[in-house]
Formats: sequence, structure tokens, C-alpha cells
Amino acid sequence: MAKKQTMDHAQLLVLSLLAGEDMYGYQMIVELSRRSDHTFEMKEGTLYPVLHGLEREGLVEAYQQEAPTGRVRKYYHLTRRGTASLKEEAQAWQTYSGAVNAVLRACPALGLA
Amino acid sequence: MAKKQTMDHAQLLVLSLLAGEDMYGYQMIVELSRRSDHTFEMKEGTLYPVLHGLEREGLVEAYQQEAPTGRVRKYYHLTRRGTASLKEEAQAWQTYSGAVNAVLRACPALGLA
DNA sequence: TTGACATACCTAGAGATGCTATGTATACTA
DNA sequence: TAGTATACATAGCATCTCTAGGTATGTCAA
Repeated sequence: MAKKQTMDHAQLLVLSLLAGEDMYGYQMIVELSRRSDHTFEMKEGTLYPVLHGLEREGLVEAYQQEAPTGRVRKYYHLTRRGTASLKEEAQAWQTYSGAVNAVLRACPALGLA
Repeated sequence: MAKKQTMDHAQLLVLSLLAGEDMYGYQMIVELSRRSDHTFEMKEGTLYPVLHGLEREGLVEAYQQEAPTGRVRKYYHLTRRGTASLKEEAQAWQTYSGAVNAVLRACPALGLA
């Protein structure tokens, strides 16, 4: 059976979600699952510490907003610095994944050449 | 400046190196750097614990061999189980990186669509 | 109305993994 | 003979994610 995917680049993924629109935590988990075709099922225990870290670093800003249901949600907004960080990290990901693929292509047993 | 790359998938990379030929530790570091166009500069402190772990799991086997220089090197050989594990992990990588890319493509600020 | 479930946020502690720093030793070369 | 490259190894640290748990509200069916 397929191996469970770990969230190695949680920060990048969270930043990228917020690039389109402000979101609240629970929504990010659902959206991330949807956009990744259910490959990523991020845990609350992973997400919230990441969000708090991003806030400490000034990459996102949080604000409260009442939902139509009456519940108060905590929305996160990407700051200018957050956008810059996103671009950097996305670039780093391209470099990283490109390098992994290059190494794998050099491996005959995988037939990827 | 470019961010330093972390070795998030050290085990996969090591296994893929050994799929082509038996190698010794130092050689793997050099080869990995070369094949990744110097993106990956794996540290000894990362590599050797990984190799010992792979050996414990029966995915690789080690043997000593004297080099033309007279030095004794410790070569590692991929076992059948190691080959199977490599294929699994390579598949998991495809799934993982595909999912990250899918999420990033959904992000307008990056212009990847 | 009450129980189950989805929504919504949060944290402590454990586990896994990679890095830093260091130690040891040999071969080559300037 | 001093420096650099080769070659293997480990202890301790740092980082990151997950497990497991807690708290609370809204919705819907029995």
C-alpha cells in the first residue's frame, strides 16, 4: 500500500494557500486536501504551530471575523513580506525537486530517463 | 541569495545512488553532489547514520574492499529488498512532489499555471 | 432534547530526521 | 612537512511533524 505522505514543506504550502485569499485554519486543511487530491491531510497539530510561527515572523497577520453561522473564525492574511517569502520558498522547492528528479533520472532501475 | 537545501529525502537518494553500482560513503557524497549539480552537499553526519540504518533494515549490505590506493573502503550493495524499497519510495516521491506542484499551480502569485 | 458529527482553535510531549562539531586515520602533493 | 583530500564514525543539538489530548460551538437526526 502507498506510504503515508509527511508534510515536509508545511510552511510553503500554507503560504501558497494564503496567496489566493485570506483563510482560516480549518479551511486551509480542507483546501490543502482538495488541491492535492487528498494527498495532504494536514493535522491541526502541524498547522497551528506553523501559523503562529508565521505570525511571529511577520509573514502573515491574523484577524477575527464572524462567520454567517455566528461562529468567530480567525483569518490569516499574507503580508508583503509573506509574499516575498513565498516566492523564495517556491523557488527553493523548484531547485530542490529538480535536483531530486535529476538524481532519480540517473538511476536505471527506475526507468525515468 | 538562494536558500540552503536540506536533505529531506536522504534515504531515497542514497538508495537511488546504489541502484546503479555499489558505492562507498565518500563516493556517494561526491556523486550526489555531481548528479544534483551541486544542489545536494550531503554531510557525513547525515549519510553514515542513514547507511547504518539501511543496513540494520536489510536494505543494503556492506563489505570491505581495498582501493588501488591501498586504502580499505566500505562498499554498500543494494539488496533485493532495498531495490523494492527504492521503487516504493520513488513512487511516494512522485506522489508527494506532484501534490506540492498541484498546490503551487493553484497559487496565482507564482505564475506557474 | 440529546447524541453524534462536523466545525474550529490550541498545546504538550514524543518521535523522526538532519546538522554541527568533533575525532580518527591514511594518501597525496606542494 | 604541512596542507588538503580522502574515508569512516558518533554525540548532541536543532528542527519539524505527529500523536494525543483538550475546549467549544453549530447542525441534524433520532
